[in-house]
Amino acid sequence: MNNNVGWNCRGDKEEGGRKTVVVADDHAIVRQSLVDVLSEPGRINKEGLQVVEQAEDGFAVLAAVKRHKPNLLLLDITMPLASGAEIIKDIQRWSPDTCTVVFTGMEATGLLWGLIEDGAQGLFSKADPVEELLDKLPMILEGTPYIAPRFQALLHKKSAITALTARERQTLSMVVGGMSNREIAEAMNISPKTVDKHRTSLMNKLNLHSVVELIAFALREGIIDQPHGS
Amino acid sequence: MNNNVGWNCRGDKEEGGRKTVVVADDHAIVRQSLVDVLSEPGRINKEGLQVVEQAEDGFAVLAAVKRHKPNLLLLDITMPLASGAEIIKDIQRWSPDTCTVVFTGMEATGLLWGLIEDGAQGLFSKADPVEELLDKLPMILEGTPYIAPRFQALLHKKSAITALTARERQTLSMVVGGMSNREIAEAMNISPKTVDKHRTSLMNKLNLHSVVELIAFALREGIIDQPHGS
DNA sequence: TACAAAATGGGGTCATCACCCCATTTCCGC
DNA sequence: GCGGAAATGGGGTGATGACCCCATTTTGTA
Repeated sequence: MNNNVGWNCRGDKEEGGRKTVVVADDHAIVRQSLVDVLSEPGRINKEGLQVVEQAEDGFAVLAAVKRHKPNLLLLDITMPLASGAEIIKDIQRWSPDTCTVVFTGMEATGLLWGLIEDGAQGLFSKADPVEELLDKLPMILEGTPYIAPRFQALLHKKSAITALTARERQTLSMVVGGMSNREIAEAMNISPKTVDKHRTSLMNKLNLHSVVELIAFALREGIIDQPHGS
Repeated sequence: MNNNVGWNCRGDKEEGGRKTVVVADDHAIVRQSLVDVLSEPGRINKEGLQVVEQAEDGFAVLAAVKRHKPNLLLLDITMPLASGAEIIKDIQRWSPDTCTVVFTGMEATGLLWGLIEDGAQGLFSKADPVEELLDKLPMILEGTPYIAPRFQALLHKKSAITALTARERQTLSMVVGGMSNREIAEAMNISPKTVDKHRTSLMNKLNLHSVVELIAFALREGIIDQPHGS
């Protein structure tokens, strides 16, 4: 967890005095809508933002951010080719001054925690009116992180997954990845019996009793990289 | 499968000569964007469409359609409270003259088939530019069904699930629902051995070898009602 | 340093699953 | 009505999973 409260979304350049932004979402209609409203003068700030590039998958996002080092990256984390929290970590490495704001319809508690720990400065839900995002963006661009109330509520009742130890989490993700105890044991360089122990222990903690229940849980928590929805 | 090619999207009333439409999507930004562009005169037709109501969940959709009996219903099928194909069937019953067009980011082949069989007159992907939808809407409103090329491709390589028999499909959905062979046997009023037979047979047909693989398949195909994404 | 939690791994048991064999019956289409 | 696919269900086997018991070691933290 990095404590970057008060972080400055400096970015690399501000073309013509306007702050730059990369918009990433796998849905064209959402991208278009965001671009329209972000670049409109007087909406976010008096000049409007400069949308330097759009991206519709994870690879394109990384490429765009590397190229432009924008002040702001607005992205949905459920995208093809590279999704989830890893992308944010990559972005922090390649362009640490870019301020990353997540705008998503996903509600898996496990993933949400990851986003914050990896350095997302803003968290907004697509279920909320866009105004929520627009209202808070100026503040975020000044360096104050913000999380939408909807997500704050989800984060408060903290995920049952926090009760798991590191080893148990690794085991969980391999189990839902379809690996047998023996395969997991090889991958972790430990005995199958230890894997069995981790497995029994985590199922006990989560009060689950079969692989199917385990996967249902993993889907809710966002542990599984599932085919995209909505 | 109903052959309603050439169906007329009459609806109930055309307020002020404009065709009426209900817009349903769980994401506010998408709703707003659609409403803006649909009601704009000269875009779909010269008068623009009359957006009579918006809905953000399955119940609201049904209520809105019952109330307005619009010419057109534009909806995303992955919504809270009531999702998927059942909603379309309900709508056909309550307002048979409403023309239902699905606009979604979902790509599960199994569900797509259901949508068409249940009477969707249009199928568009959120990954495509909105223009695709706008261009084809007038035609659909005249009564000619249309499916976006992206989905046509998905539908052509028809789902492996079509190789399954009725009993095997029932078994499949119960297995991924977390039921044991014994429980399934009780539910179906047959012997556990027969369930075992169905199970073995369907896994053979789908070339799967574990419950986890089975669930991964079910997710791809849209058999499982998964937590909403994107 | 001392203590607790985590991680390691061995023993066993029982249920379930994946897959093979086999047979009978039921039902739909030609 | 005949044939074939589907559905039914019984026997069996080996593998795996879900738990129980137990112990040792490692690690982090008070």
